[in-house]
Amino acid sequence: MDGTGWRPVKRTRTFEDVLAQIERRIAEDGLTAGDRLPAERQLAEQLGVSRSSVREAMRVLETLGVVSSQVGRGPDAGAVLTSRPDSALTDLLRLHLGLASLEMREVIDARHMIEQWAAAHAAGAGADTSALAAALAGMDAAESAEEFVEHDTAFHCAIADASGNRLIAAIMRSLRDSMRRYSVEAVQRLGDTSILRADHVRILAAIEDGDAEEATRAVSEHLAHAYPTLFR
Amino acid sequence: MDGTGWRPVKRTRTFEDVLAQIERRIAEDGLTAGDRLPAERQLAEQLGVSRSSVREAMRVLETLGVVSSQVGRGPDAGAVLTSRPDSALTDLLRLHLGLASLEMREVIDARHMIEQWAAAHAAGAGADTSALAAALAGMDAAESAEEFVEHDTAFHCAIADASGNRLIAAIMRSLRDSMRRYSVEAVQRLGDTSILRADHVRILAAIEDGDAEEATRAVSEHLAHAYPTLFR
DNA sequence: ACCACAGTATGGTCAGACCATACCGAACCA
DNA sequence: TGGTTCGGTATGGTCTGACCATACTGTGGT
Repeated sequence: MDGTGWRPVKRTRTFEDVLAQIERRIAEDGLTAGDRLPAERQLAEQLGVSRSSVREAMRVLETLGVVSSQVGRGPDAGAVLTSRPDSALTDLLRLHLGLASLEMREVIDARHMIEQWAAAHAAGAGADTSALAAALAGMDAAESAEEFVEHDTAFHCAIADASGNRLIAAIMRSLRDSMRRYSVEAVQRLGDTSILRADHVRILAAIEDGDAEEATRAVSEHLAHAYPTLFR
Repeated sequence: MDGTGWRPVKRTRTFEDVLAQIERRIAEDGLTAGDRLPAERQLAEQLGVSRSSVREAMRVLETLGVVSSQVGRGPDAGAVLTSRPDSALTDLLRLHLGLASLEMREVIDARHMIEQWAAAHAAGAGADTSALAAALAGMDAAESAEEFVEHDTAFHCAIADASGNRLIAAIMRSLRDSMRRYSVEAVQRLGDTSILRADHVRILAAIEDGDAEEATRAVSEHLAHAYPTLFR
């Protein structure tokens, strides 16, 4: 004890204050996607900080998919509140995969979990399956592994969308995006995609029939086909 | 068409270039958590940009839980690579909940999905359950809803940890953190926590027995008890 | 062997400038 | 009246250079 009054260890950087203020305003004023934040210079003056600090806060909000900055003038310029958690999650996963703080196996397990959940709930929700059918057609027409994976991703993301849960759909999209390269290699290794095509048809049918259990089974077997080396 | 050769729509901001360069170096040099990045001024000179741009890139990396900045001097000062996706995910969820671009229902559904998966895999993995038992004891000793929720969170996060998947554990932790207030209110509304305590004992027993199916069932019923208004 | 103190590298912050962009509006022409 | 052109201006993007607080490093004295 030094008895000098002393202050607790935590120092707050200016941009963190700015972040907190902006978050408070969002909550208090009930701002939502589409609304505009004050200009950087204006915000700096209001909060009594430099523009640099405001900019760093903006960069954080942008990274989290909460605002989107546009230069120029007019109603669409400046920092506009958005709702894009997808790219933030994708960046996060990609970087942590690069850092080796996550392994591909963990990503694929997470994907397995989500796909089963989403397929079951999409089946239960009696969702619109036109996007699924379109993705199927895209896969049939694909002439390269890249193209196939692109439509395959669309297919599986459409299932997540159909589940009605935007958070889970966002996670799904990010998982797929971050493992894009890996998926392409897996398809190339596989060579023949006819088994995957048949799986997709079976999944789609189960969802259209509203058969959640069959959808879960179909997804599980599909993933085992797509990544045979990862399953016993 | 202007026929002038034309420039592609995308302008790249300087800090995005810096980000890409840093990410490339991480990949090429095989950097992992604990390694240090060059100092801001040095990086700025190396890349031929201003320190502001480097700082904005750092802010992004920090937001994504990839680096951690320390002032001062010595081996621990500067930007050190870390591996903390948790806080990034938590911030992301909290802000998007505040923006009303996500609803609590979606968060709880996601939690439901993860908890079932984690319990089943923890049971299958024959994991160490000492952390679970400690959290149980903490709940028994809790004298307020806040305290109860704190140990309850620890219990459920320990299950996710025991599943062995760091990504899913990180998501779990973030989900719990972002719905902390909501959980406290739910416990207060509930009043009596004896049912929840019994559920926890049942979950723990199932995991120790290695009975994945029973663990899944137990978790599912537990969540129905904890949030009765959200389940039919 | 220990300690006090100056040196120094680090991130944190600020002020002020300039640029590119894109809208706004007035002046100008048809 | 109607359209067009062009300067004004608010916006984010970038840079420079300065100063501060922090925390280690090394030196020199005891």
